[in-house]
Amino acid sequence: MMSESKDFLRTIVEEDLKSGKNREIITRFPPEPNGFPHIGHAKSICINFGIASDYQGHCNLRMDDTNPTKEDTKYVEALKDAVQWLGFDWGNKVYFTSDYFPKIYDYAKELIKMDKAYVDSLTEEEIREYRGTVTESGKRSKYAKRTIQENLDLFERMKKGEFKDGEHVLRARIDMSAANMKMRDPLLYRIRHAHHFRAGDEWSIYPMYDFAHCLSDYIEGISHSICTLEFENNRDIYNWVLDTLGLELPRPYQYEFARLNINYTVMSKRKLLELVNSGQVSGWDDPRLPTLAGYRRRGYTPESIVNFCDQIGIAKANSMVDVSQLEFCIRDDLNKKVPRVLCVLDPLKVTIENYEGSEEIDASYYPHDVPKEGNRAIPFSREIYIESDDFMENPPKGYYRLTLEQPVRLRHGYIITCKEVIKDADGNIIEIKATYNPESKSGSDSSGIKVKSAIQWVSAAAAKTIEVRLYDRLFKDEAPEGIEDINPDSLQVIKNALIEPAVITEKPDERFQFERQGYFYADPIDYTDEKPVFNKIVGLKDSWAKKTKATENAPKVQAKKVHIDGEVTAMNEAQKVLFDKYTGEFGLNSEVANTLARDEDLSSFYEASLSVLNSPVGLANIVTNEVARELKQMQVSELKFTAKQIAELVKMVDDETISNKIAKQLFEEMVKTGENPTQIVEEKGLVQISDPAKIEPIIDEIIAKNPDNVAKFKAGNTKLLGFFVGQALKATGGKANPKVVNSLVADKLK
RNA sequence: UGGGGUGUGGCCAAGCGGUAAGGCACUGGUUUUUGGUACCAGUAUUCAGGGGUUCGAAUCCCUUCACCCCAUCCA
Repeated sequence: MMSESKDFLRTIVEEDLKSGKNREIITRFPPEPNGFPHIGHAKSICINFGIASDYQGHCNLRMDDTNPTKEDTKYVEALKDAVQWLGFDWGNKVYFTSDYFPKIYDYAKELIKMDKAYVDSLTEEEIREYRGTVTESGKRSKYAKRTIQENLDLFERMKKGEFKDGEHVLRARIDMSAANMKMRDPLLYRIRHAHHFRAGDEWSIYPMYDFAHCLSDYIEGISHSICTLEFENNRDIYNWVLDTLGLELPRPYQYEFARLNINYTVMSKRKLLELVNSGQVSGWDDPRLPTLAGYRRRGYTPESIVNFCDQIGIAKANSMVDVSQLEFCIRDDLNKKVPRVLCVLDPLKVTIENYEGSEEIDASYYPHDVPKEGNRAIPFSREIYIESDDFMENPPKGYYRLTLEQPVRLRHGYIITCKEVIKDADGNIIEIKATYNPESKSGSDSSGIKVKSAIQWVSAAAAKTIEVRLYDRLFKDEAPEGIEDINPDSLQVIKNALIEPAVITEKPDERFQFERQGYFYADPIDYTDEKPVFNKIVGLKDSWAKKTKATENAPKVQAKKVHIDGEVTAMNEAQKVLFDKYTGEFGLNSEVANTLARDEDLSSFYEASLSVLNSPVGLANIVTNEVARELKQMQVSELKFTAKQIAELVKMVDDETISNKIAKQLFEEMVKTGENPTQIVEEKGLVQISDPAKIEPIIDEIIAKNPDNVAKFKAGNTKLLGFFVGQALKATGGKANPKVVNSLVADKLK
């Protein structure tokens, strides 16, 4: 299950289970079948199916198919496929919003009968105008005055198909001047004479998302309706519909999380579509795309994607995850699963002059640290190929591979030494003449030669030619806008790579690690026995490349963001008078005086308490800091405690009956119950302990129990003072006088 | 500009008044016949900025700033 810390959604779910709000957790994954699923969908799938399974509930796969002009059955297949591929189970059926059209229609009639919905006949442009803007309120359509009977009749005829598209719509009667634009009489139904891929031609009206979604959730008994952040404003409609209809509890509630963004790619359906349609990529399953079909074709495993989704967490902050996180996940998964084989991408011929004949070398498919069995024979002969990069005439410092002076081991084979470099007319190296040491064979090496590395190679005679497709990030920009940011080198095709024969003849797997290079996948579509094709899934980490390019990646000194301070709104005359009185007469600091003076509720509460107890500073502090918090959430009249009680509380602090810490606890209590603070103190015995003699033994005990922290403290970690004070306070139930504890602890640890 | 959200290292992200979790990335080191893996170590005197309350603030209060979403008969 999950690791130590829960995300906010699981926290909510657990609370709801605990409080009895829900007995069962039912979620849903509700895509619109109008595009191919991408890794952002995977995140949503993992959240919805993951939460359901964590709490022994279930998750419905539901197609949100309310717009007949955009949706298609091929997308529902792709969506089903994606969920299944990721390893989740949607039970025995796929749900469709279109199956609920009759019920949703009935609910609409309910609303009309309650006079909470009306048929509007404004044009599209008029509706837009009437809606107003974010700063100006809108105005209601004249058609909103129609009678219930008229509305019922019109709605019925809309359904029957008596009107043309756009002639009428059904709207909720909410509030045309709502600050939330979504609540300005949202549309519930529109006329659409279109063929629906499932419902056929039965309907000529279709419900809007805001109306259909909450009802579909309700119909299915969803407990937690989890969607992305852009629907936050729609939550009000969601609640309005369910509440107004007075539906039986439990009903679903909506929660939102931030959608996934990954750098160097795009995630919106629109931009993805643009890439496919413009031919920038080969199709929806192009391995460079963040579509699930793309990752799958590239060779990513579902496990790696699910793991990635788990790792990135769930929160509400818009963020952009680094691709390296995804790359880590696929490497991590494949590392423990796939066979290692030898492949040469850019071959350089090596003739081993002192070798005659041929032999087969037995080699394991897996390295010592991967607990899997399996091996194959690698043919070896006089003529072999190595990677061009693995030989250098003038190597830089730290180069471990073959050079004129430096021998190298052929992986699983012998150590060779370079004798001669053959070049063409242009000076390009075309062949190496080398010798091998017969005593150096891997596993039975008695040569005593030390080499710095082992390189991949293939026998010239036995190697198979394969096509290898190397993929790089699709965009050169971290946050690409569009096609203009495309990386022109995102695809490199190597037609004549050479691979050891067992990979082709034995087919031990579909995914391989080509040693020292990366993970590769036999392309599920283009691969044939005559012409094998492999896709590069991801490269191995390459600390050599990193070193050689260190200068490029190293310096990125970021300028600290300059912070601009805005202007504070000026106080009006009355506020100024108060402010002067507070700072002058009462001796409050300007910040507290400022807060009080600007808020009428606060200042009158303050003055009321002040008339009971003459402790201007103490009262001001608690009113500004504690009472203010409560007043953010409710009216003065709703407060359970009174100004007089606050005065009582402050009095006890003033005469040191209680500490500030206890005062806060008391305040919390008063907020909830409205009980008198003196009474609570009496009942619970919260009088502060200031006698050092009583506190000392407690501190001694804590010091004895935490020798590590004592040592750290004495070594200079003074932050730990808080730890000791905290422990002491905890031990006394908060009653110890923190000032006394503080000085005592400081003393003892000196 | 009205409303709704969000700001914690290079990138994600815990934390909700008492020692700034964890992962990725990065830097050293050990192991290694993959410059891989694994393992060990290092990396935030500080939580968007500024004030305030408190013995003690990333957490509470005030204030400023930045970014995202909302004016589709899309979802």
